[in-house]
Amino acid sequence: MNIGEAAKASGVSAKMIRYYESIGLIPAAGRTGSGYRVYTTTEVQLLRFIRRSRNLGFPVDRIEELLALWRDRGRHSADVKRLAMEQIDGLERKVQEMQGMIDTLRQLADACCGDDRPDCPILADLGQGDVSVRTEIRQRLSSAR
Amino acid sequence: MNIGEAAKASGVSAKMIRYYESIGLIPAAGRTGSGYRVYTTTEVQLLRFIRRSRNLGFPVDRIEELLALWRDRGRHSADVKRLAMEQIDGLERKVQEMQGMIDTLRQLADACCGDDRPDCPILADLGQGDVSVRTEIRQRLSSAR
DNA sequence: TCTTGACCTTCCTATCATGGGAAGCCTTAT
DNA sequence: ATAAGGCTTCCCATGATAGGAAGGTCAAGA
Repeated sequence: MNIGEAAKASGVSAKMIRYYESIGLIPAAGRTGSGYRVYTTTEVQLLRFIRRSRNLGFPVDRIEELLALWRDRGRHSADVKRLAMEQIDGLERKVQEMQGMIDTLRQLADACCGDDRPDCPILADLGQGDVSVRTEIRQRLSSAR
Repeated sequence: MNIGEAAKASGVSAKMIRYYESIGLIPAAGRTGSGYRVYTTTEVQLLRFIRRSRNLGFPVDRIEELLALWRDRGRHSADVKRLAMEQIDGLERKVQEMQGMIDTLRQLADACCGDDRPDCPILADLGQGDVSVRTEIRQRLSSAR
């Protein structure tokens, strides 16, 4: 199997396969006499493992750890689970951060009538003093009550 | 005000101020005779606007549009609102994507007992065939019912 | 056998926003 | 005068991915 076929079979682009090889995530593939990379089904399976891990948001250095555990028959499933839980935590932190942005933006957008007049609480908010956007909104909301 | 003071006053690092200048997001600052950048309170306000927009996740090219509207006294607030709504949409798409990862990971982690034995449904799932992780889980769940 | 098109190779570039660091100049306080 | 600390520019790195150029290779059809 050459790199294009391995790419199709694994769902990892040829570019990325070469990249993973260059950073040592996967071992260097065999070569034909003319220099083409050659892949076996075992290596395609490895690539699929990587693709799936990437789909779950694992960064490459975590995938390295996952692979080490995958290959280790004496692994403790606790170690795998820990990696998964850490990944969940990291994703949740990012989600919360973005959710905060969304909440703020929604409040600002709700306050903006969105017509052809120039008055806009969104710009007013972005353009003003020291207070952070979110604190500012909290203050405005509580003083409105 | 030199760049360090402007950085403290705006919450934007000196590095980033120079960067924003280099990409044309902000006009080139004035200079002292010896070449130091000089900032006025107006420019610090501009930097604050940028910092706040960044805190809401706007990419630099969107901030350029926001700034153009900020400066335009004849703007339509609808245009500002549209930018905000697009930003909300983009953030929500990312949140949903990550939420999908979290859901999958949680199901896998729940199925892993996390002890010192090597058997691990997480690795089993990552290491297996063609089916996508999420489809796979859906199938496993429905066949378990 | 020759040609052609599709594939492979390496190497360079870019993304996006940010930080680190080096070498050298400037300013300010002692 | 000297030392510390801030400023300048320039280069490099991040993380994962894609684009592209220049050149070699393979396979199918004329």
